[in-house]
Amino acid sequence: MSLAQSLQSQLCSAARQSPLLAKKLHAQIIKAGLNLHEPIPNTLLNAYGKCGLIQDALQLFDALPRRDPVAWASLLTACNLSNRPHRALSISRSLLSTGFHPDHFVFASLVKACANLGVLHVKQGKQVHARFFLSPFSDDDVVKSSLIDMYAKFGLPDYGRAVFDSISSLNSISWTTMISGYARSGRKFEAFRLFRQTPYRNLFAWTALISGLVQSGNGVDAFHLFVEMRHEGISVTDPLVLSSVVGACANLALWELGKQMHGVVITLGYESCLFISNALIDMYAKCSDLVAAKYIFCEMCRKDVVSWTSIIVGTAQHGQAEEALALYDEMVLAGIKPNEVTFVGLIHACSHAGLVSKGRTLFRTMVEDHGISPSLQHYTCLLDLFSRSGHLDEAENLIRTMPVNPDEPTWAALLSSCKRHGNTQMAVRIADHLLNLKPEDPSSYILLSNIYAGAGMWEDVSKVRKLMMTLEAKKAPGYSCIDLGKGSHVFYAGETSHPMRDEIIGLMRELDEEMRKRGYAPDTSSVLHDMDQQEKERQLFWHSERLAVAYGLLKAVPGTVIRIVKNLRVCGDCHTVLKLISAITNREIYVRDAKRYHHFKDGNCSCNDFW
DNA sequence: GTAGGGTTAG
Repeated sequence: MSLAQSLQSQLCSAARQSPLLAKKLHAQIIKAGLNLHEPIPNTLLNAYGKCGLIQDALQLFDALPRRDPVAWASLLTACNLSNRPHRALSISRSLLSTGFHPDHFVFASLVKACANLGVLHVKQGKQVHARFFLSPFSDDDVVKSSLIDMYAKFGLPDYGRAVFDSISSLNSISWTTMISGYARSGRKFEAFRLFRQTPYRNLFAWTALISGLVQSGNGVDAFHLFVEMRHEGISVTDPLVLSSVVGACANLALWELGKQMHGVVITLGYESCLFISNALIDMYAKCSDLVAAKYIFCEMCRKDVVSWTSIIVGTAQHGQAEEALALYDEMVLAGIKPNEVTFVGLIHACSHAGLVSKGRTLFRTMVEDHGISPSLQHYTCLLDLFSRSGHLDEAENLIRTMPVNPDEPTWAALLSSCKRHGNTQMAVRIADHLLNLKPEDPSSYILLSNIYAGAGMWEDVSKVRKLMMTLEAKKAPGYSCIDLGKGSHVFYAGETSHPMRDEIIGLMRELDEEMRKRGYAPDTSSVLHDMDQQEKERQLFWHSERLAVAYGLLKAVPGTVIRIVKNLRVCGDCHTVLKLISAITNREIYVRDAKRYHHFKDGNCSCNDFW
């Protein structure tokens, strides 16, 4: 074998190994004067791309005397691998401006870049699709599979289906992509139908279906399928499906089931797999079992940014802001680079604990030291931090000048802070803005109505009420789910048909009496109907989380934690009530609502009454 | 040199 051939083959394996090895080989290639010897430059470019050295890849590309389709494709792949889809697209613009005609390899990479850019770039995606359609490569099935995936990521599975139907010979990959596309988009019946039709019912197809269902919030269906998959004797030769099932337990906050899945993970021998451990940390944290989450975290021999972020976010969500920040310092010391998700968790922790200057510093660190461009979520966290702590002017300045468009929840959060800090003037200003956005969340209307009422603006109150009436019909019913291990039990607001109805009501009356002795007065400001005070109090009395807690107190093993998941947010009055109940009954109560975690203990809540 | 299934966000 010649030196060139030897270096070439070493490069191919270097691609899968270390950046260091790739650089060493590059040096040897230059020394041997082979840096322009075909196909070495392209192979080197490919190797740099595969091991994440995007800068080196770009430099190398710029120095190439001749740029063939292989070089372009390799460069685009490098951009995709290092998560720089914008870069890929800007490269493609310069590529097209030179009059270069992309081949099927280049198209596949471009489609992937558009997919990674997400739904805001549908237009670019469709343009690439059109160009591909008109090209001599328009029959290529690989590009078609990536198009199906791209449209799924845009939430447009029907466009993907049209591409799928145009494929002449469907293979395992095209089937899997389409099944996953439907499942991720929440189109479960189409996903099921296709899954029953595919000749490739392999682990990939099962994983695509199950994880797609988890991602679209159909965790229960996903779980049933996982059981079916095990019954069919599909061998779990790699653990990707397990992380999805563990994720389903996390989303549903099913602690008992989560523990069982942890058992399955151990049985199948994947407990030391990095991303499975990450999924387990998240699951235990979301099921409010921070002790177990921390145990898994500590036992891991290798931790990546997801492991650290999961434990930081989990800790912060349970009200332990200082500890979350301490974990971040440890993470930095351990040499792990935080990502955009880490900072959402951190700034949120600061907001929770009122650490304004710390949060501001972190935001600056994120942008200046880590080169992360802030997303709406980051601005929302920062805004939350300012407004909760009473820095209302700074908050208003931020919401009006931030470079991303604030959405309804962002304006609503600012508005509720104005209310809490008693700044009526600003509240009305913000309320007018929110009203113009035509809010969809019923709680926004309650907030607006309260603000206008507080300012004596009765015309606006009635305007809001009218809008609210039309919305009322569309409102999702509130329910709470209690996990007793032997299965979970769902309570709907106002439910009166439960077999244990009398016992539940009896206990609730008893608790109500004791609460009133301790000074409890119902806060009916979250009830939206026009009705008298007594009727409003009756409405509150039947909120689903109270029914679930009462049932839990009656049925759960004495002394154990009561775990409840609610689909909507806990109202202010229920929050007060749950704090009182935790003190009266001396029980810990976890409630995960649509937005936050509440750990009630001894009359207090881990959210510090910020929610 | 191109395509499919996985974990972290309020």
